[in-house]
Parts: sequence; C-alpha cells; structure tokens
Amino acid sequence: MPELPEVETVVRTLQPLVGRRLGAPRVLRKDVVRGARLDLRSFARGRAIGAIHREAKRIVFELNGGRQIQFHLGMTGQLNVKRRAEPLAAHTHLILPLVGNGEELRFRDVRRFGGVWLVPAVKRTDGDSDQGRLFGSVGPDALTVSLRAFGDLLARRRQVKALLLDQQAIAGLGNIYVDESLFKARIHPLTTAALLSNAEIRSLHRAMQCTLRAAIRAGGSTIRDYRSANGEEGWFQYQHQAYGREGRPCRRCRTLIERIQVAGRSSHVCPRCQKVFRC
DNA sequence: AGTAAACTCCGGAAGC
DNA sequence: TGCTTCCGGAGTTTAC
Repeated sequence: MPELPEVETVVRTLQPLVGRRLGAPRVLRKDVVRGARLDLRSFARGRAIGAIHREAKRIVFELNGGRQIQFHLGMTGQLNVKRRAEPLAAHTHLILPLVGNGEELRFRDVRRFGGVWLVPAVKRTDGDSDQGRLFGSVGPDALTVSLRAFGDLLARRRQVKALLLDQQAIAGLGNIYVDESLFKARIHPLTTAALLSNAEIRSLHRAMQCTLRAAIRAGGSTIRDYRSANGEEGWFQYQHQAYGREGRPCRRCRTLIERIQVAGRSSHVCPRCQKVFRC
C-alpha cells in the first residue's frame, strides 16, 4: 500500500530517467488511463522527461512542453524500470519505452485502484479542467506541513484518524503511517481531533514527520506488493510499532496490540499506551 | 454545513 | 478442493 514514504522512494529511484526521451507508449489496458480523451501515444511520444517529483501520493512526470503524466499507485500499483527483453509480469497495463538503451518504464497494478492521468500544458491550475477528473485537490503535504497549519486542520470535530486519512485535509498518509504516528504520539485513533491539547498536537506533528522521515530512509514498507522503481523491497515494516502487530506485545508496555475499526479501516492500537480518548 | 457510513471499483489471500 | 468473505485508496452517494 504505497503511501507518502513509498511514493517518495519510487520517485527517488526514478530519478535516473530524468533527461531521457520517450518512445511510443504501449497501452495494454486502456482504462488505466483516466479521464482524458487524449491519446497517450501522441501525448508522450518523443518527449523528454524534464523532472520527476511527488505531489501527495502522485508521481508526476514533467515532460518538455509543459505536459505532465501523473501516476497514482492505488493499493497494488508498481512503476518499474526493466530491460525490454525481460518478460512482462501479469497485470502490466502500460509501457513507456525509453529511447536509447533498451529500457522501459512499466506500470503494473493488480487491483487497478491506481491509474494514469494526462495533464495538458495549459489548463493545469487548481480546479479540474474540462477533461474531467484529474485529481481532487489535496491538503498540505504531511512531510512538510508546519505545526501551525497542522494545528489549524485538526480543529474539527472528527475522529483524528479519519481526519489524518482524509487527503483533502492533509496529503500523504494512509492506514500504516496514521497508525504508526498515533501510536508514537500515544493518541487513540477515536479521539475527536478538536479536543486534542496543544501538547498533543505538537506531539502528533512531531511523531508523524519523524515516522515519515524514518520510513523514507528505510525505503518504505513492503507488506505485499510494494517495490521501488528498481524492484527492491522496503524494510520499514520491520520497525512498525503498531500496524500489523495485532495480538503481539506492545514494544513499550508489553500489553497486546488490539485491532479495532475506525473510519471503516482496521486500526492497530495499544489499549494501554493509547487508552485515553475524548469524543 | 459538517460528519459518518455505505457503496463502488478489483483480485488475491484467508477462512470455512 | 472449492466456495465465501475480507480488505482497501479514493470517489460518489446517502443518511444523520
């Protein structure tokens, strides 16, 4: 499940592609290209990659001429650089050949919750353009949001976990890093965000950015499908304190970690360390 | 208006 | 072995 650290890792491992020129894309499954009635072949063919960066959980390829190709990995999406001769893995939906050395960029996505968006040069600004469904607007990036802005966005009567998962409120977190951040800050996921004290907000802000930075250093968490652009697994899953540790002892107090439902998501909580909550 | 919950997409894995 | 159920990122819809 690629969240901010996994997407950031993919973007970093894709950097060698900057400056490369694209050949004619091959679309093996047309419905992974969303929205646009643009043709990917004419949109991308012959364009050079000017930059590759992350926006929230999206991977943005800046092509020369101002066009963008944006990828969202959904749950099981992978973006890999492979030799052309290498056999195609099942569920490979899109291939972007790189001119020159026999390499290509492959997009594969077993569950197809992810997708590709083509963004034309001109109409890019905020609201969606006429070509339908780019992405909804997103909140400030979780990795860099200031304490001040973070405090402001928490001033709502929602369960703190639901709020942190809401990309419109704050961008980049998913189930893993929300659970890890709340555990680290010792805050129960059911707590009403608006009732957090200033000290708790500070603690959560620090825990969240600390966790994200550590996860990026570890190359993300590989639970099942996630791989970097080089096909490498992350290893942050070995440092998880809460996520996926149901029934195992809390690393702080040895109480068994529980799994509960919050905002429709399975949530991993230490009932002792994260006991107090207000709603 | 703001929040919450249900439903949709999909296929692999886990459970029975 | 073979069936059913579960799971989730994010958008949409429906209900408080």
